[in-house]
Amino acid sequence: MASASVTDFATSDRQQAVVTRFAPSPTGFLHIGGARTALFNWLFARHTGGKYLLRIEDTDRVRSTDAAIDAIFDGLSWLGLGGDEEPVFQFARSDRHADVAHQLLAAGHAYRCYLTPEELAARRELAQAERRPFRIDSEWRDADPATWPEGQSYVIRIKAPREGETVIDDLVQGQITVSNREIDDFVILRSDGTPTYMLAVVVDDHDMGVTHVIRGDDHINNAFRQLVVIRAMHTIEQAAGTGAWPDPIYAHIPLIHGADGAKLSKRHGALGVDAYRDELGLLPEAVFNYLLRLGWGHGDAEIISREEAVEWFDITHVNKGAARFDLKKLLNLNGHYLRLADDARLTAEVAKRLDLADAADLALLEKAMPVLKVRAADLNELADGARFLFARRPLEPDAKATAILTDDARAVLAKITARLEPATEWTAEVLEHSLKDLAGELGLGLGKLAQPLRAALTGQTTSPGIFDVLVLLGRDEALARIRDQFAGETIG
RNA sequence: GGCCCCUUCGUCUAGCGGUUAGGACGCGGCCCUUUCACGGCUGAAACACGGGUUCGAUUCCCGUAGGGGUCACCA
Repeated sequence: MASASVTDFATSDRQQAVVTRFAPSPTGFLHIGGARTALFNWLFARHTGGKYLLRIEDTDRVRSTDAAIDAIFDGLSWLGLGGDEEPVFQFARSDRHADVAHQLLAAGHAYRCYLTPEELAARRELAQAERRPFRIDSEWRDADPATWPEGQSYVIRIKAPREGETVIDDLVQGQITVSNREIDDFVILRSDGTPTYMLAVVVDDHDMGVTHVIRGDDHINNAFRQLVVIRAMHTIEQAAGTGAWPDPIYAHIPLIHGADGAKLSKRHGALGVDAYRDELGLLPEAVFNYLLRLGWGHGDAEIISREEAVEWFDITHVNKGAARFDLKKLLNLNGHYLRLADDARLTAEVAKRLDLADAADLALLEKAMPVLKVRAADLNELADGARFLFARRPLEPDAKATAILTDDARAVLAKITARLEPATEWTAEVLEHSLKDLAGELGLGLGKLAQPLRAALTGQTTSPGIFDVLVLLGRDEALARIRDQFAGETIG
């Protein structure tokens, strides 16, 4: 950098610096597909040393809610995908959008269209009835501005080219070509003077300096329409010598499909990332890793850290086809990260789920965490597995545990009690020795002792290693739980 | 229906003209083991189909079939 002059920086480096953005509309929670789009934008920016921005597309005033905005920010920050700068709120910029619409109008790249929604609907129906493709073909397109009626409701439509074709060199999809006949004169400013999405995106992307537009491939068709506005504004700016509106570089990433192969949507299996966190009990690093591997791979790598992801990510290697969402694999990945996770962190998560606040309880939970976390795939399972530690005597064994606690088993428990009671040291090693000795003396397998013991101590048939359980519970509690199972009974 | 895109094990993917088509999840078996897990080993499992191009196609091209996306004064 020492050799680069200030001018070099201003004219070349700065112009080439990558700027990406994630632009959700706050009409619902941040779903898994949106999260992945954010992830890919973030990764591309990080990988190239560029910037990653956020923009809330809240121009739909009736459907946008503050709750949704909060949910989106919340979800993004949980995944570590917050923007590099303060987010832009699109609605706050509608004056600017309208200005651009009027510039386009003044320069003859757009026109007032007085067609009513009803007329349009009628034409659309007619076209449908005649089984002919419908294209808006407004007679106002070439009307002399002098003939524009005043005091009548109108929209501003962009004048899309009618000849030729438009080509996009998409980083993911490759070259896509569309005949300009397919692009109609869409509305850029509504009759109430508010901008449409198609206008707003283009203006905001330009003003924010966005160089790379990475979004779902359901936007491919929009790219061609947006390019019409971009090129028209570029022409205007160039003529006036006021600047430039370069075409952004597009990367349309494939959508995520549900298990049935159809687009994941709010009403079709998509959950908010908050549900993945709160209801499914997943860890953000697992979701991050899983989303990364959906549509992209790096050799045989499965477990990929953030740092590796940033280093290896290559947008041009993202697959073109949609990927199906597989919860099983996500869960497996989550189990992996769970076992790696810090005990204190997991303790806090589980405490939340079990409503534990007492210091002694928390200490016990954390002490048990190493043996608890190896057998859980998510936070809910982890919490379930920890529950026995805090159960109140006398325990109520579940059905399977009850089945194990036969009279014979109770007799064994009595013998175990007699053997363990005198123990001076209550450690896993000592306990293991004495129980193995006892098993040998009784001519039984260790399992014959361990399963009844587990049932008595935890009320369940699965738990961490039985000696760990004994130690975790402590001598008094453990012996008391065992006695509870045969107390007051005549043992043969 | 028009337009656009896609197609490797059930699923996610590696492959970028010559491979015994690799890995992961899931599934089966074995080992470890007091249970459940973890871990290790192992097995079954894929290039949609048809034409080209080429000495040679999973890989390049064209069709067919199947799938997806999109066709608003929503974003």
